[in-house]
Amino acid sequence: MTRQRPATATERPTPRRRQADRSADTRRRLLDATVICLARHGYQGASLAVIVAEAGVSRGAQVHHFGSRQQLMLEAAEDLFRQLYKDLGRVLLALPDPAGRLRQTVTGAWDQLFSTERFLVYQALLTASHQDPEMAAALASLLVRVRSQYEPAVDHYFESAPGALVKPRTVFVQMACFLHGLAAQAHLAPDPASLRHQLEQFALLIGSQLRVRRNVTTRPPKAGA
Amino acid sequence: MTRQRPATATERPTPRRRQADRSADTRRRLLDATVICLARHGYQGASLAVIVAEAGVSRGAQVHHFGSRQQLMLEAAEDLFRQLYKDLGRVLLALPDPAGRLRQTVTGAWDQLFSTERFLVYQALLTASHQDPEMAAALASLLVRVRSQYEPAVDHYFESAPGALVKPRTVFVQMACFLHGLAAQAHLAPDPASLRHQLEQFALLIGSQLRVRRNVTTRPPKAGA
DNA sequence: ATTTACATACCGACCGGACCGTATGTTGTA
DNA sequence: TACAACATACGGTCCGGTCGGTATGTAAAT
Repeated sequence: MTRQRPATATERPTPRRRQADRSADTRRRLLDATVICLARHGYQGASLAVIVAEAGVSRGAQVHHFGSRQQLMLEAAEDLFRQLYKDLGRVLLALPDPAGRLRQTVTGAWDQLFSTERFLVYQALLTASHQDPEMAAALASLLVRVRSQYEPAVDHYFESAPGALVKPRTVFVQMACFLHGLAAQAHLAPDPASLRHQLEQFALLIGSQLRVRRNVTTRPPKAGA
Repeated sequence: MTRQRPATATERPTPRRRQADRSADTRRRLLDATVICLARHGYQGASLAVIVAEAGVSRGAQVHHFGSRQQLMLEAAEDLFRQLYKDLGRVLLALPDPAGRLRQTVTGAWDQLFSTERFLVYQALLTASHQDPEMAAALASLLVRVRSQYEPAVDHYFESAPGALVKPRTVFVQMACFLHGLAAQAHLAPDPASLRHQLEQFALLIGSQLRVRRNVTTRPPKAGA
């Protein structure tokens, strides 16, 4: 439909970018900057002024692409979860050796997800959602999508231990809650080593309820996005 | 406005009660209002204007007693934990029948602590502490005091199950993290029944690691305040 | 291929409001 | 009177939304 416009160096010192490219680039800058500023300054601290400064664009660009601050935040949340899908997929697809798979799943989830900057952002949005029903609804729907992604993988990799009282899926929900609680207060603990210890102890705890499926070396089924 | 003061018959030669009472009352109103507003509007939303309105006092009273907003928040945090001591004590001293003691400890901690308004306040202060080192230090020191209160009670009531891999104290830290994580996202879950289910499942999970001490009917040792 | 008309992308100044801290005035207690 | 407790007014700052204006890209008409 739209014809390519190759510009020679003599004709165009700066190759003319198509509008769609400019637009996408600016949107990306703003979304990335928003996530960065949320992690750095929290929800209220991430004012439009500091966001556009971080993004290197003007206020006008922001209002053009996102209208209101809330809109920007909502789309940043969506973008955050999009990145989170990828990280979560990495953890689930890591496929470590069956012996320490459980322990490595716990520590992997911690290292790749809960100890990251992204969790700080999620936490900031989560607390903001207490005063913002729209944000709450957005996060809730994003959460169920995440859940539907990792639950098949859980069934794929793990099964109940003999005599177990809790189903693997439930155990993983408990793990998520545990990691969340741990991460939420991690910055208050002066001792990073005790965190590691807690992780390993928790792996032992849930190890009583589930075990790694023996002969699974294939990747888990991919949930539709 | 409702300030009736029946003069006691014992009028001391140093009856400076009146003045001190007024002062203490105003302080209390402000601290209570601060906690209420933190729960209702979050950290940023709890502006001095709405706090003094809730307390029914003037801006001047606030500045007289607490000076800055940060000071008020710090003292409110301390006051919050003082109330939390009492609630925590109630949970620990509930002394339910040994059969379901574990389950009731979990659900009790949820009902009395993590599902309450007070947890919301704690969460608000916790996120604020990311941008406020002074608040972080205050919360950290308050947390170790809480920890030192409940840990003796844990040793008093519970012991390791045979073949357990995780110590009771560690299990309780894990429980706190789990409950924290559960509470943090509770407002996004549309289903309150599944929360109850999660609690009971978690009680089963940690039940594999610890058991109730048989013949304990005395109260736990009281940690020094 | 120009020209023309329109749409998109972007800019920055301005405004009303909210906020906190301070400074000053007033009331009640000792 | 002297001082603590409390009330009110002011000032400077920051924030988010609005808005007029400009530049650039795109597509239709000529």
